[in-house]
Amino acid sequence: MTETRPLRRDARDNIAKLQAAALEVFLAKGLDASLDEIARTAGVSIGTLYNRFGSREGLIDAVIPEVAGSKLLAFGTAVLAKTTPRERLEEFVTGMIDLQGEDPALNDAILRRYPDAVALLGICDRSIALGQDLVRDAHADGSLSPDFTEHDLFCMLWLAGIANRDPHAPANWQRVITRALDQAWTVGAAGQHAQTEVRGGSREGAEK
Amino acid sequence: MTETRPLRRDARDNIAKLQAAALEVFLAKGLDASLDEIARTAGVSIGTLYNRFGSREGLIDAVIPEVAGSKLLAFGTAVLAKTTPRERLEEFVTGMIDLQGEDPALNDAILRRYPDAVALLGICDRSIALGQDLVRDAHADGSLSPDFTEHDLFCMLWLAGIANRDPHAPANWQRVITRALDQAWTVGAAGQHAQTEVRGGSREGAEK
DNA sequence: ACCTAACTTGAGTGCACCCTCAAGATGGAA
DNA sequence: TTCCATCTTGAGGGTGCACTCAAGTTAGGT
Repeated sequence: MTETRPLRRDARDNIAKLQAAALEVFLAKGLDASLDEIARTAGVSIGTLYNRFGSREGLIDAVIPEVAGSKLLAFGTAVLAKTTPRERLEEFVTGMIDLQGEDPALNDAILRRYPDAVALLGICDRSIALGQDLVRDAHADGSLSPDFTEHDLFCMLWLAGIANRDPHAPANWQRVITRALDQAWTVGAAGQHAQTEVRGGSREGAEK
Repeated sequence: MTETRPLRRDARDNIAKLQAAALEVFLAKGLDASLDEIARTAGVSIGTLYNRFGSREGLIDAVIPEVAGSKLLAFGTAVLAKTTPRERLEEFVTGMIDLQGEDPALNDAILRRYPDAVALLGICDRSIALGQDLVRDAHADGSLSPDFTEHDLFCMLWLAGIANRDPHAPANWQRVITRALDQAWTVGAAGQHAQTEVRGGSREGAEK
């Protein structure tokens, strides 16, 4: 506990400006956006950014966990509102893929690109843990084949993550990933649910 | 047709040294390897590399199409040796994923990262076209669901490509992709073939 | 042995990013 | 109003890549 005297007004203002700018730029371009650009957007020098946040990770942790956390919390309750384990898991997968597609910052968080942003990491872990609970529920329930593992779920989200990061992604790559889940249900005629529900951003393609 | 006088001996030697070095480095690190490193490996200055090949794409096209072409040709005949459309397509998918995993240069080629390397592009296109023929055959045959499209196959290879490029890939992400094919066969109890056959390089994981 | 067109060289330019720190500006207590 | 601890600034140093071009070297014809 070090004695922390209050910040000067200009310092607090600059922190606020930097946080606003960081939020805007990170959400638009992902967590590896240029810090110079963030400082410029905030109307503050790059030196001030480092004075206040120390590093990129510091800035990330000061800004992203809150928005990502509330998004993921709302998402979690929506998922749990579904009635069957299968519906919940399907909703989780398609929903996460959509969220990652809409939000490059969340996407980078799930890819663990900045492992020193510990606050953010914790939040992502909680969300992934929720998904893995759903896998276990679906196993217990008998609806999900045991050879679809919790790790497989992680791989699906990771694949979606790296796919989102490529500006030349072909259209509708999401189908490949969601099909992998469709394949794993024990009942026949695997769900059209997941396949058709991907609402996300699909970029135009480098397709032929 | 410009009158092309023979090259001087030192020039020809340097071309050979550069090609050998480029092959080595490209195969090890992918087509975006540092050109300085290639020149250094060849024992030649970076200026000479540019004198002789003009650009990265020029060097790629002078070196990769031959090896990639013969690999893919052999692969193609191996695939066609399988008896059923289903076996052929499964072999194609798992085999391509393996090849891409072993060979970063081929992987980059399939991702079309250097669209100006026209010779290489042509070769990759032929291979992808083979896969798409196999999809059509499996459709005609009735064994593959019509909602698995040729484009879906392209997406599978593309996903494998970007996954291969990430040094922090989790273990066994390949299963997610091959499962997407398993899902699409019209007969029940979808193939253990594809799932268990991925022989490739699976890196250790960022898994927990 | 000489000569020159062909060739090689590598320091240099440019770019984009990260991060630092000496010098200057300013909030706010006294 | 004074004054200094706090804060901001932005040029500058470092990295790592692509690409160029004036100056120097050499193959190989005569």
